[in-house]
Amino acid sequence: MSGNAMDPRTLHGITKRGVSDIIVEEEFVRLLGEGKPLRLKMGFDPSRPDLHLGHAVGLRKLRQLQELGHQVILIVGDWTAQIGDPSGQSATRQMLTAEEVRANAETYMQQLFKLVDRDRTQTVWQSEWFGNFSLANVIDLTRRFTVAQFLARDDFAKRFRAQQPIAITELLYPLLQAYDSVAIESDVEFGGSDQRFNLLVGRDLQAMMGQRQQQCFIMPLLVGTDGVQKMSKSLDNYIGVFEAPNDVYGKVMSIPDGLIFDYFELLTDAPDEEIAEMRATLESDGVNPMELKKRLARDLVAQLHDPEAARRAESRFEGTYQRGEAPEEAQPIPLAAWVDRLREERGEAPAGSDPAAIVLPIVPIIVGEGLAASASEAKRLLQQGAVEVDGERLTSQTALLREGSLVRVGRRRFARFVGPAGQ
RNA sequence: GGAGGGGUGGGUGAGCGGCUAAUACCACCAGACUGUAAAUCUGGCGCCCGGAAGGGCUUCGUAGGUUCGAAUCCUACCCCCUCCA
Repeated sequence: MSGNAMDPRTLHGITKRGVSDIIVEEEFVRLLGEGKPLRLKMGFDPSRPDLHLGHAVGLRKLRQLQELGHQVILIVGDWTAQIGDPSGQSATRQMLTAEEVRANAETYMQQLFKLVDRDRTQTVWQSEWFGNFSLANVIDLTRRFTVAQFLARDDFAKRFRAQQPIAITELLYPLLQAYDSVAIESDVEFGGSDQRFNLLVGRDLQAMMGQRQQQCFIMPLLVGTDGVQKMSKSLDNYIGVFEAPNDVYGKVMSIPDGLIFDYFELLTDAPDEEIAEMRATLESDGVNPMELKKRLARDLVAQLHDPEAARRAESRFEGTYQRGEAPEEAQPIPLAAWVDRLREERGEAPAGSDPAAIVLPIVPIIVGEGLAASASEAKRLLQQGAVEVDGERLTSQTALLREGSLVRVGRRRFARFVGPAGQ
């Protein structure tokens, strides 16, 4: 019996929108229909505590299911973190101390609960089962799969073909992840399309160990702000869940147009019909894509923060970037402290006719305040006309500064001098 | 255990005694154009001193050596890959 049939619209939203594949979909739908709380498995790599929108795709799915009464089991991967997910190209990882893991877990959860429901989330640690694992257990695990099976996995195959090293421990990674499914008796495991193999191993292993097989819920990978590669922290094309409203807003505005609808589909609740409508309007040149991005940016900031923050971020964006006004918030630079410091270090005693203003070398200040990585870079930027003071492009290495002077380096770094010149 | 190939700047990858801070491509940064989009064009892309011209220092797996001079030659060591066993 199909139980209390789900609202078809809700069901459609769960199984169709932003989904790459569900293995096995009919099974999954049937389980949902049974109305019993399902155990939704999600892993967390404690060496990477920061979440970005790429993670949000899956987390939003979990949230939807939580709203239907299902339970998220969050696994802190304190063992797999030591191996490092071979999905990346990175080599062997550094071991983390228990302290670091705990600290990272805290950061992680702080970000996590922006997107999933804390009350329907249970946290367990891999060490709860792997802590007592013996060599016999490991052998038992490894014996169940073959090298050929693992080499079938795309990234292993690629590396093997390219004659790149694959550590034997890396082969262990999918096994441990799979065993997690057994340990927690997972009903459904979620992952991006690069996780397909790992999810399927879990499914297989459960069957081998006499459990009901988990369903694998596979989602498309979110493309990062560069418009090419999947969003990831190491590629620096990410929008972090932890980022300030202005940063989230700005980063969303900088994504390539081609990504707009992917983002709407994967990251917002905007109804399918509305998305289709936006698409149509855009194709008929009825709207500047920028306007759609603004809506997207507002939506995302509101999700990660709140609607008020979204409004503020938008007006800041419009002011600073679209109308070229000075941003109201900018990194403060203590003017008097720099005057003293420069005088001490190089005996500069610049004088001016205006007692409130002072001429100072700008390069050490830019570097010292972290607006450029080195003096060489600062000079380069200066030469390229990338440094402005109070709206004037700086052509020399000295600048006339006063309290309230605004320095802009490149397109997005702003700082403002505070305090008196302290003559 | 044996044989061979290889380790160069964020990535790919040239160079194989001086013309090499090191070709090219990608990524990245800045400027122009814009919608903080894309594409395009221009410039840049080790560090330090200098307003500049220019100068200095440190880089080509690690440590030594040969040479007026080494990423390039020699020695030892470390690491990776392939094939054979």
